[in-house]
Amino acid sequence: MTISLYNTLTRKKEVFETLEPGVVRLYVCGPTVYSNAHVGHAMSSLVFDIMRRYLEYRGFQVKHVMNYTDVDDKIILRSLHEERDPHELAESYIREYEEHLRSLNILPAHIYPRVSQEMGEIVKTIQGLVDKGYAYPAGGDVYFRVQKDDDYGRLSGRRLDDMQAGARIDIDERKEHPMDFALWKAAKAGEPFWESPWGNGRPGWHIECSAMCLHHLGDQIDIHGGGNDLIFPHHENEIAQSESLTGQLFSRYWVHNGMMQLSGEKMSKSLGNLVTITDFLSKNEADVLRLMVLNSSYRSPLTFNDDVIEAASKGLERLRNGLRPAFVESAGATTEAKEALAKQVETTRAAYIAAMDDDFNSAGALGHLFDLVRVINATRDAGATVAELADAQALLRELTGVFGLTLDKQTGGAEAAPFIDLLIEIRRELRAQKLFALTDQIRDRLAELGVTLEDSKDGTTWRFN
RNA sequence: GGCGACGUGGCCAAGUGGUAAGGCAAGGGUCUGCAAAACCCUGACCACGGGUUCGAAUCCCGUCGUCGCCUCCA
Repeated sequence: MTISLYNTLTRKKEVFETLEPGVVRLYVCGPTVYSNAHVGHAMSSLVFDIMRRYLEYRGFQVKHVMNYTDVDDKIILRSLHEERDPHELAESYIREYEEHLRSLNILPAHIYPRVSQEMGEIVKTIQGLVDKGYAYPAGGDVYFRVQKDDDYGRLSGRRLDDMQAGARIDIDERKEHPMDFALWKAAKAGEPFWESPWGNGRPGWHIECSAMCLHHLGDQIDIHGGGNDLIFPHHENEIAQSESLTGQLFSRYWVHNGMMQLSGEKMSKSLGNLVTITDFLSKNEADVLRLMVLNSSYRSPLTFNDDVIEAASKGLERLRNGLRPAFVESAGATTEAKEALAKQVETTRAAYIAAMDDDFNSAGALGHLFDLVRVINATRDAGATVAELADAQALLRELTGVFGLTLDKQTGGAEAAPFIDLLIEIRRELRAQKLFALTDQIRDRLAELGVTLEDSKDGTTWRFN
């Protein structure tokens, strides 16, 4: 069984083979930290978190690097506007994003490089490109020479000639070609700067990722990821820079997530149509967003609206219901019911893996988990005991865990369970005597304590709420 | 204008040659002291028009529409 994934570079699904057996070098472009992150950023982090978790589930060791761009025009602009130190401003948004990553249950990357802390590497990278003739200094700036790069444009499918026709490119006398892009920008008065062989200044937008990726993961990596709005120019330029420098293929697979759509268009800082992560999490639990992401293809635009949030929220409850214990009174299910469940366990695992192996088809895999839930519930209704549901529920826990969902909201259930069962037992006697005031009191008081009881013809079940 | 993606039941969304997963919503039923949940049943001429094929949602061409990139962007 092999994993396949869609490679933007070739525009088709390819069999996934790593440079080093069993090891995945993964670099994901993180946010530019100049304002509050929104759920679109969260989507991207979730997409790659799900991929990483699955690759690890399939036995790979994943070396995960995500950068923060903390030196940038917008940060400088904003710091001037707010009269704050740019480093301090960036730092505060980085801390906020780190907090979001924890809230969203995203596995920490192994390294979070920042532009401000990698200046030596960045300057070294630029110098290397200048030495090889792929870049040229011009009045304190340094530009990449696109005409020297034979296959410039191959990621985004553009030709230099086409792009010139677009006429949206600034004419800059200092550039040899209009598409040449800045590797180093000379500092203007009042701007933060770093020293370099070309004078004081700061890096251009794209060179940081090349430098940091080469530094932390080596000349060649397996997966380079980010939002599909980064394909051009950011990733195109990263390829140009990195491959011109090393003479080797930079990343084997380029993986891009689709954009979060709010009222029919891309959610983005510049458009102003956004829902911040803080906003979202104040009204919904983190798994709701994760389930929204899981329920569609990572490459497609993700519809964000109240209906979708509601559906994800309900779907999450449904998954949780699958983990409810058997009815306390149950004596055991029929052989047929138990066999049906065992068979479902078998097919679910296989189907889940087959779906996820196919370019991380999480929506398909999720569908199989819902199938499993339905059969678990039916088997519980049929009188299965806790032990008889155990395997199926363990699988449900395992596979939702691979998705990064946290269905068991409260721990400590193990200690409380016998006492709750005892209360249910007593309450059953009270119900038989039709002492409903007392039975309702028990149910209400338990609800206040965080335990929901639910009666059915087959008995009473409970869950933490 | 250039490059690319997409258009599947009320909503979201899998499926990319053999006759349509799943979730939410809706209706009916079972169960039921109440509440809640669960289970069963009900629904798609796969944007439109051509073509290829024994057979297409799935491949090809065209039309319409939506979205992304081409400027900062996850």
